[in-house]
Amino acid sequence: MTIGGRTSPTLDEVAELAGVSRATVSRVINDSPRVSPEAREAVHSAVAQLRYVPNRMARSLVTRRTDTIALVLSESNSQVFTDPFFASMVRELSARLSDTDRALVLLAARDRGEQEKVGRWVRQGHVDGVVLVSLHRDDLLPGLLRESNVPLVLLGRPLDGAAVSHVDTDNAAGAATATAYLVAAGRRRIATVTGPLDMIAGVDRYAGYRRGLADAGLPLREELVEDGDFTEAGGARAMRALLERAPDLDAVFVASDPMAVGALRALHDAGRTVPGDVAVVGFDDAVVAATSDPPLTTVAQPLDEMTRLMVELLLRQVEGDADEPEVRICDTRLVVRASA
Amino acid sequence: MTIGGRTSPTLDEVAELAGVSRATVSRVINDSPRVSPEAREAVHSAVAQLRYVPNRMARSLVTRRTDTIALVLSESNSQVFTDPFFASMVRELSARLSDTDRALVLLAARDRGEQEKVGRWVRQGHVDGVVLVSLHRDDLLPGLLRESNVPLVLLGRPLDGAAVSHVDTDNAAGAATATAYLVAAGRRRIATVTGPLDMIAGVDRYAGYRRGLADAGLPLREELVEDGDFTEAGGARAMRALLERAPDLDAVFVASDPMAVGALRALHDAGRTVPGDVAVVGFDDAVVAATSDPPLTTVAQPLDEMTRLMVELLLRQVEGDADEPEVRICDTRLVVRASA
DNA sequence: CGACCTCGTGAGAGCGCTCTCACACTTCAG
DNA sequence: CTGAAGTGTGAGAGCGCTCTCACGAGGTCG
Repeated sequence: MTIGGRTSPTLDEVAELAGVSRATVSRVINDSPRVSPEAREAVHSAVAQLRYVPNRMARSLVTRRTDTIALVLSESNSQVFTDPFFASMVRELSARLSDTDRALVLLAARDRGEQEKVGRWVRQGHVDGVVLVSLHRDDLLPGLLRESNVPLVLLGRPLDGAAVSHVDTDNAAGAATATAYLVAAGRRRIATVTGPLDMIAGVDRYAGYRRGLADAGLPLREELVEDGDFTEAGGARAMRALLERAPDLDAVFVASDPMAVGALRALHDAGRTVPGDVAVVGFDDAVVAATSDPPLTTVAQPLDEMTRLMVELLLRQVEGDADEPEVRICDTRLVVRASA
Repeated sequence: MTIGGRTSPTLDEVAELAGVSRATVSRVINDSPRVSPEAREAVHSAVAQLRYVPNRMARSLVTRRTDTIALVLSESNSQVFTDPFFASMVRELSARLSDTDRALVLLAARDRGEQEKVGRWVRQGHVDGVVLVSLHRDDLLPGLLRESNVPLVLLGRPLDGAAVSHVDTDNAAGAATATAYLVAAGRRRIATVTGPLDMIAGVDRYAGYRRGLADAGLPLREELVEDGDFTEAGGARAMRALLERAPDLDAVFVASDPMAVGALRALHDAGRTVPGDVAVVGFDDAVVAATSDPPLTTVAQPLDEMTRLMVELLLRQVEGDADEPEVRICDTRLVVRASA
């Protein structure tokens, strides 16, 4: 194989140098047990001498595996990158897959054109499986990938209720718990900054907020609901809108920590104290939640466990042990700090 | 080819259905000119009917190309993702490569173990070329990739001065200009928050700051220099340290916009007005620079042009037209807003 | 002591594609 | 009318690897 003008060695060359057959070299490379110590040794030194690296394409052509997994971000907003939740997930995913000697690659699909392109790329057989995150209602990718029969796991349940393996948190329960906590603290004019309502996490957390109000016998007030976009700037903007429309609010459930940080800033700028005037609860338990001023009370989701489960479900499909789509729902936990 | 239990069609099956030879199908797939319209039509409909997708591994095995390019982030700090500079670059890179029908994948190499793993993955032939960004002094990757002869372009000149194609801005000149601007505005106690000094951008911007001071005949004062890490939190921390150590500073050159935003916050918290008490200049002209309070005066680098150049240099190597390593240095531009 | 294993090895087919080459057929200049 | 040039097509080799199968050498057992 030629890269940059130099030719890389092949199995045959290694075999010749080691004085064995191609099959034996292949056995050594793949750690097959039945090889004599002498042959193994000869091959290893030939490999080292030639700086031999197996050609992945040739190998994959016969094994039908690439040992690489794709994490696909279906997000028009390049701000996803900015979300610490996402950064942590990448780290954890990558570590988990390393344990199985598989590589992780990230693909971003910003618009329909890129989604189709990514779909094609995946169908061509570049990867053994796909983890799909940050899904919006009109995403093409779940459909494209499902019909291409590539092993697939979603983060968050599919908006259309399709039968696909996925891992999710009980967002609604978490949001309801957060709202109940605010009620129990004596708050009565509880506002919310929602996530994007074309994403399942946005929808479910908003539903949980409503359930929390209903459970407490409180009415849902339109002026206390403002849509956000999961970014800090969006959270600040939404908070300002809420303050303008309902200056007497005494609490706010914010559907993500970055937005909650923005809300904190907007409240501070408006001269409100937290939690004195307004109690704030966030969602995610991002790193920033512990360092904000005041530290955020927030709904934590077990990100590491979720990542572990995604890898588990995906690898089961990759290994061929998967029969039916599987679903795992994780519990949330309210982390009480100073903001509420 | 089997994915998830179903078998995907091969070229031969398409050929049989279309009533032509495998070679003709291949010609149609690859847009070769000499195919009769009838044959072309027959193949197209067979492809559509079988939902045929070429097997990338088989194709790559013979063509020696994968039509995918990797962007490798060599960064232990998962905060890189958070940097808007990086997000913009990904978007632009992806768009540029789309024009040439190549896919972009991202790989993160957080520690030496992952760097070696990425190096191996690349050497195995998964990609046609690599763009390497966010380089630190002790990174293994430049060395690993260079000796594997894979087409390679760095963002930022190599710290060890090795002969590798790269694209960079004239960081030192930009920083010197910023410093001169502060001097011209009558500032005399000009501090700096540097970038990480094991990264070339950190080193060069710091050098530019020193040159700016020297050109104005101002001394370099140790208490006016604090290291940062290119993050907002790091910028705030550094600014607080500077204020404590040198309460009488009247300006600060901050080596990145996210850090400058953090510095702005620290200054605000310390009761200093900007630019009244302290003038602030950032670097990058990130989106946030225009929306911060006050909007940031900052050194802009032509990110889109740099990305375009990286793609150009890389593709030239991929196409085999590259002889020697090539270098492109872009000019910076001072964008004056309200903070200085 | 022949039948039967086990073990290490090599020969060779084949994964799905591209691409060179040869061939049949047409077109056209001389 | 002949030779050269051009056009569409198919046969077949080969990319670098894995993996099945056959085989010979040595060991075990009835």
